[in-house]
Amino acid sequence: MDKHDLLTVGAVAQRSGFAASALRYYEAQGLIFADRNAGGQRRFERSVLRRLAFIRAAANVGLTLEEIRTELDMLPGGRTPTKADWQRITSHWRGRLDEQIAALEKLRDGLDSCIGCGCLSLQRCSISNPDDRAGNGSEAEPGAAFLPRLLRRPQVPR
Amino acid sequence: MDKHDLLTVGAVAQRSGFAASALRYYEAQGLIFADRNAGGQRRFERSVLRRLAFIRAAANVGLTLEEIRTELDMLPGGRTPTKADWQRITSHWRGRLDEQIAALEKLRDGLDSCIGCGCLSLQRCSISNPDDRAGNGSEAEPGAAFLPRLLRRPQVPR
DNA sequence: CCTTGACTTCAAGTTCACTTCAACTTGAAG
DNA sequence: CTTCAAGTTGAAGTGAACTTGAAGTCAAGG
Repeated sequence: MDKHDLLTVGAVAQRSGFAASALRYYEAQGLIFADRNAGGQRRFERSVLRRLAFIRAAANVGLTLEEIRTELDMLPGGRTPTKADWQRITSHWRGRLDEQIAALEKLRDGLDSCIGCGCLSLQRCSISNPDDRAGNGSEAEPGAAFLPRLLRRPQVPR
Repeated sequence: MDKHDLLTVGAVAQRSGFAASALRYYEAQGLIFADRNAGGQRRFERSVLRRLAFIRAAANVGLTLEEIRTELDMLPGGRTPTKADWQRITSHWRGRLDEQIAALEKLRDGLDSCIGCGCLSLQRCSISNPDDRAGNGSEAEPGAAFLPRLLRRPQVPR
């Protein structure tokens, strides 16, 4: 009863925690691959679970699907990442995580130093203006946004 | 030459760093308020700048506009936050930030402990499954998502 | 053979936070 | 008075990451 151990979308969905629709979407986007059986239904190899774990990890780190696809494409032959691949890729992520953490800590510390001050001044408050960019009447970068881009990436396309 | 010191959208945009279109949007959403002059143009009181600083800070912390509006509505009479308001609100944010930071650190540390292991197993790898929830064949929470909801909120509506 | 549930495709819808557009009006300077 | 930047509205568009719906096909149990 083992046809080289292939999995249906439903099975992959259940085992990975992704919705079946998400899996189809990922396949359409070229992030994962599936064979088809006689009737045209998807049959996934088990390695797709590993790939999905990779995708989830990358998404957790804040990569877009496009970035993830690029990263996956850099693995020659679509193979499961080797030790070396993994090291290269995660060192990249590590920097990203460190930046995110630093940005959040800056925000938090600004919060601490501001509790009770009630100022919330556009110019001086480190929470509303974490980068301490000027915005005082006269000149300032025109339309400068004070947001740390790292956080809330989905916002602020400009 | 001072009509109680009212500001046009353009002026507010320049001083706050928000685009004029964003200001109109915020007004439509009830996050900020404006009087109108004889010709129907918006005239903002200067206190709007403080309110906008608040909005930006809240957005930095990761609140949605809806949540921000709720928070602002809890300030009686639409007043500028007092020391007490500010303390209550920021203590709320602080928890949020602490959670976000903790989640990221967990991810990062998992990354460290995983560099070189090459496993990336759905069940065991702390990067792809930071909460260490089971997902092993037999039972598991059906369709459980392993993502820390805190991160990447924009994704995963489910 | 029949039913049922899982699967298929493709198009369109959803959410968030805005931005852009078209068509028009207002206000300040010269 | 002319000019033109800056303002107004409502509707529609954007992008990411999916989800939902419609209309139909496939697979397994009884």
